[in-house]
Amino acid sequence: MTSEEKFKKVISHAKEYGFIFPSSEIYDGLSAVYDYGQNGAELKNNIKDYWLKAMVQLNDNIVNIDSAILMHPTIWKASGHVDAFNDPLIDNKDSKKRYRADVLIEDHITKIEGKIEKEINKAQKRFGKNFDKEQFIKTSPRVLQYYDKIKSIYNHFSKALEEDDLIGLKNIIEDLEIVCPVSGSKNWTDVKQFNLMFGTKLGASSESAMDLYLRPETAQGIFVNFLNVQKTSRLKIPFGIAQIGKAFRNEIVARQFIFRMREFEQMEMQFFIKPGTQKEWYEKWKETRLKWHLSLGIKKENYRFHDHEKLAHYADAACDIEFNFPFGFKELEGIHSRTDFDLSNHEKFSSKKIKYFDSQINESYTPYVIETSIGVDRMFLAVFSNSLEEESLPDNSTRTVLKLPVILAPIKIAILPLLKKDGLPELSKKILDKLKWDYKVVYDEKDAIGRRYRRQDALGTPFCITVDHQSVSDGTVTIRYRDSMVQERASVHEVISKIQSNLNIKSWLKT
RNA sequence: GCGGGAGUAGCUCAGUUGGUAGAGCGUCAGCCUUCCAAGCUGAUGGUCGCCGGUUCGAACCCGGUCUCCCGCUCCA
Repeated sequence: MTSEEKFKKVISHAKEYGFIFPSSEIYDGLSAVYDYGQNGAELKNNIKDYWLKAMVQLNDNIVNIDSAILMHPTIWKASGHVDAFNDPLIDNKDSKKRYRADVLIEDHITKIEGKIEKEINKAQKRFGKNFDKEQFIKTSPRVLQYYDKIKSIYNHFSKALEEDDLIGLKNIIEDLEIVCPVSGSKNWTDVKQFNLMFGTKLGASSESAMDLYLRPETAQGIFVNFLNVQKTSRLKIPFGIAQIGKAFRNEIVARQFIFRMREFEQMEMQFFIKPGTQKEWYEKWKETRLKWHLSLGIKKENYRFHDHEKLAHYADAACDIEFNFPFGFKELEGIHSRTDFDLSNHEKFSSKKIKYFDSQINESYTPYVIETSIGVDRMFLAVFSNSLEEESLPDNSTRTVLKLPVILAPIKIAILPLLKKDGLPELSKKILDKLKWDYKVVYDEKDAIGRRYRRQDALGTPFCITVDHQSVSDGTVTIRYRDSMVQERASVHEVISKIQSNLNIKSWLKT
């Protein structure tokens, strides 16, 4: 099976078995938006729960919050999103390549600067030791001409940027006769403004409504609550604040099923530390997060670290944990050393003092931050696609089985009476009632037992409990394991403790 | 946004030169069956993605549009 076929299989299995549906499907769907179905919602919740337990419940210095999606608009100025998520883009009609208009102009300026450099080098060679660079720059007519040119471009450029003058930007590109680096042509489209943030309004009256954004990331909800949490929790640095929540980005192109969606969910943890200790904490969290992934039993070779070469404006180190999706290695989780960028910017924009008093050194400072940020939907896709198998059996038949990590499976146990008579359904339902508060359990009496096993395999149910005539007489049942298809007979009590030991997550902490 | 491919039942797909929409699986109701799907009977289910045009007549031809997949592009 090619990886493309495999990916299609993943998508159709997700739909057929109630994991993921296209949003608004009866109205032709909505591009890059998906709904989680009855089994998908369970699996997704289990992923979030597993993350929360590992990050918050197991660490006494990490707390969980849930901040609002709607936030004060100035937050996005302080965070840098208003600038960074707003790009004027232009297409070359011949090469079909898309560029940031401002980058094209900046590159052009760099080119002119290169020419100045050349002139200087040439002159240096000509004059040798007697060369006075300062004097040359001030007097060379050619160099002066170049500088005038740059100055004039900058004047127009910054004015156009400030006024959001898209036509002005295009005029600059045309006046400078900038060509496409690929096609070499000057055949440009108009400059279009792309804003990656979703706009919305606060207030029912259209006149007085305030323009807001749906948050493009959850992190800022943590930063703006830093003081609230720190003061009310009495936590001391180092400590972390975690959050799970929806974020929204108007992606220019959203693709690859639930990998890149316009509405998506993040699980983030911002870890506040003393400045200067960021290197060690960065390494620590890289290691801890990888351990979390591996604890689910997914093969190590499906993961790799990818260090960022080009760092975002806030970071002094950053990497991704990439996963081997059906369409190749792609980012699953980001670990960023964010310095004090966010907190100090919020201090500046809000005019509130955001500092931490460290009683050990009797000093107050702006904490540094290590961020771990993972996409819930990407994690879902990683686990789901990795678990889906077409297994060949010894009798030459195949079975479709979703080998989800037991702890994440949407349905943990299926209770199956071997026959629909002789009191077997009644006994099965008694066992069901006993288990259903603690586990997600289903009951199925329709069709031959083998077929019911396969049905549960396709849903990823790790355990089937089968009730037969012997169960009625001596109280023992059969437990059947999804992955091995092995069956064991034991008392109900023993079966439950076997299942419980499979659900024990503490094992990952020991390694 | 550009280029390529696709869209018919829940899923996989057939549907002849244009003539009232089919199969298998699934689902549901039964029957049969004591442990790994594909025994039996019956039923449910589709304005052929959507809109328009051509035609006596369109799943099929033409135009537009939406959605999905792949590549490019973009990406805190």
